[in-house]
Amino acid sequence: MDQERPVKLSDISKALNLSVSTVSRALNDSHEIGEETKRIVQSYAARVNYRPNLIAQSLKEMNTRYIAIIVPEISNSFFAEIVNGVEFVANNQGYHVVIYQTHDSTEREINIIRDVARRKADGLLLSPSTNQTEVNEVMKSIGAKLPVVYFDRVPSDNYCHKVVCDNYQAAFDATTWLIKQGKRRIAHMAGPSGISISIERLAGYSAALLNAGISVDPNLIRYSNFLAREAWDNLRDLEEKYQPDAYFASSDRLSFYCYEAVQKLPEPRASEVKIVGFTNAPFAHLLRPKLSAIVQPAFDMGKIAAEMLLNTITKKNKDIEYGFIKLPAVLKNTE
Amino acid sequence: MDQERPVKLSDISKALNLSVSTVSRALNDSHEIGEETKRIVQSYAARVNYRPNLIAQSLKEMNTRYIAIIVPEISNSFFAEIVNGVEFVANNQGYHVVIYQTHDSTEREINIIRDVARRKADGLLLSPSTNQTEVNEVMKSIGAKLPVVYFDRVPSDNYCHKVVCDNYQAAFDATTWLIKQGKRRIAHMAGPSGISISIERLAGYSAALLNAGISVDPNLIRYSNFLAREAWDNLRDLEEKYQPDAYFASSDRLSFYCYEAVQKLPEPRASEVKIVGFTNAPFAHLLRPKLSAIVQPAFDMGKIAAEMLLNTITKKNKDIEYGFIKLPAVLKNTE
DNA sequence: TTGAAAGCGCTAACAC
DNA sequence: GTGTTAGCGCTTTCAA
Repeated sequence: MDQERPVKLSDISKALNLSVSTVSRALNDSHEIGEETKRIVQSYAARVNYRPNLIAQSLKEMNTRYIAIIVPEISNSFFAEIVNGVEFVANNQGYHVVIYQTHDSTEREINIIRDVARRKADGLLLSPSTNQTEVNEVMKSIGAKLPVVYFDRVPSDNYCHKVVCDNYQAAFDATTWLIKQGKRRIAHMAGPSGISISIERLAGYSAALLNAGISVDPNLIRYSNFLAREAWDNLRDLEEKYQPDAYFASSDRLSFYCYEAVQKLPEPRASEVKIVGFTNAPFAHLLRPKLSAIVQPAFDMGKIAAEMLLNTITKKNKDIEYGFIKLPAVLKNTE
Repeated sequence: MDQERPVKLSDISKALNLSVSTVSRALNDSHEIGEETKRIVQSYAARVNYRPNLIAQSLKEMNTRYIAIIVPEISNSFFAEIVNGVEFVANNQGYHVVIYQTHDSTEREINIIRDVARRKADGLLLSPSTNQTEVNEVMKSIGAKLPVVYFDRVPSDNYCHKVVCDNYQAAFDATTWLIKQGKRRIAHMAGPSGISISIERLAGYSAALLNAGISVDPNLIRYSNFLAREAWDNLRDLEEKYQPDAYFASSDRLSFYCYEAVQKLPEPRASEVKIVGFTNAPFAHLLRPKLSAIVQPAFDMGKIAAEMLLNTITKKNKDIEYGFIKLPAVLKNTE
């Protein structure tokens, strides 16, 4: 049952009494090879199951024909859809996509970025879970030119490619909708402070409140990093001290934590408190009472990000024009 | 802003007036290099941001230090958890994990397997969405020895490594539980016929019915492949003609389709029909009425699969002992 | 303790 | 139309 050593060009060349280069060219369908020779070589190669060694090819050609995408968590539907969009575009252009996840660990993220660079991926799609300045350091230190497109969580400077959704507008709309439902004490469960999406979503939330003549109460704004405990502590504290009449949650996870916390409250609060949150979970609409959802155009974001990346990979030397694409999100399940 | 050409060993060797081999050895902390030389080389390398080219290294060493995992869909929590288990083990042993998804397309699956082989991944974890005989053909045709461990959906023969959960028992328990709830006309929404998990789950379901003196009605058993339409057609037909009083769903997706279909029925049926299904979705327990869940020990399955794979990678030439691990699943949300 | 050189599998410039 | 050869960046035997 042992599988034999993979056959390589020189095996074929020996067997057929041809030079390695002839075999290589024949297999690559080069025009400088006679039809007859091509036929012989190709059929022999097929017969012995020749498979080019992509490692060797990559070393020679200085490219690998794959791009990497690093996301915090693949099980998050938002990121899963992004990946699907990326694959859709990349595969069409003959690139493979390899997926890495950081689990929101800076250490893992840095490790992975380094690895991607050392393995000579042709490009990288990145949604940094990490402190932005740190990512910058890493990107500088990888000692190689690695085209990057950021998505979702993006750096603030303009010297990079970015794809995001309109977080400000989405947050504004969501909060405004809650206000129209008669809510006044709207809590905001925010993600980690300091990253782009948190800042923009908070801004949209605040603007909506002010716009409606409601003052922004800092007590109702809670930042949670990636640990469930923080979120739960925040939720418990809010309920004990402030009893918000609505929640605006800034991420998939926070949306569900909120929902679960509220469902555990005694009636009638459990069914009165309204929740709207960012989520792309495909089955969020099955929940009763409803979880209103801000749905991001994740698949399209992935497609666009991949297009930007492949563009910069292809026309390498051209002068770089940094792109910044912002797509609208939509509010759903508002009955 | 252009990043310079990556620095390589020969750059360092020139700058330091040492041979390439000395530099290589110094960086690899070889014992045959003087402490002083090591210090000089290492500090210089750090200063110029030297990063070894893993492509070259892989070509030379004939291994890549990464394993690939191919799953149908990363957004499926079951597979996401498996991946997490795999990463946990692999990273601890210095291996990277790259994730591919097939979207249940045979064509994509074959493409990816071929690519993994050509890129010389050190091993592969595979849950074939594909017809098993076809996978066998592909695995034979890749023309390279590629250690493989199957999980979840596995081949029937015994000449391979496999990790599964006890699908028969889980299906038996779930169906028995429904019977204990007083249900008699229990429909089974099965996955594609012919693959291991479908067969075992159907067997468990049938055994539970017979065990309770209920005959197995083929009209209540419906196979769906991966298209939503099939599932919906099956559900509509079942409701129109047979009005089951319970559903046993064989996959994550089918569980949620069932749930949604039942929720759309007029009361009191909507709240009387009970559903139990395979799902690892973390928020399934938030649904009301309940979706009872058969939860697989996905993280552990991933860990075990990775351990088996890394074992066979490491002790290469040793005689192969094929492993077959079966873990229990648990029934949850049964109030 | 260090250096020279071969070779991993492939491609392509340069001969013929 | 086909062969020779150099070289991608690295590790490692062998020699000094």
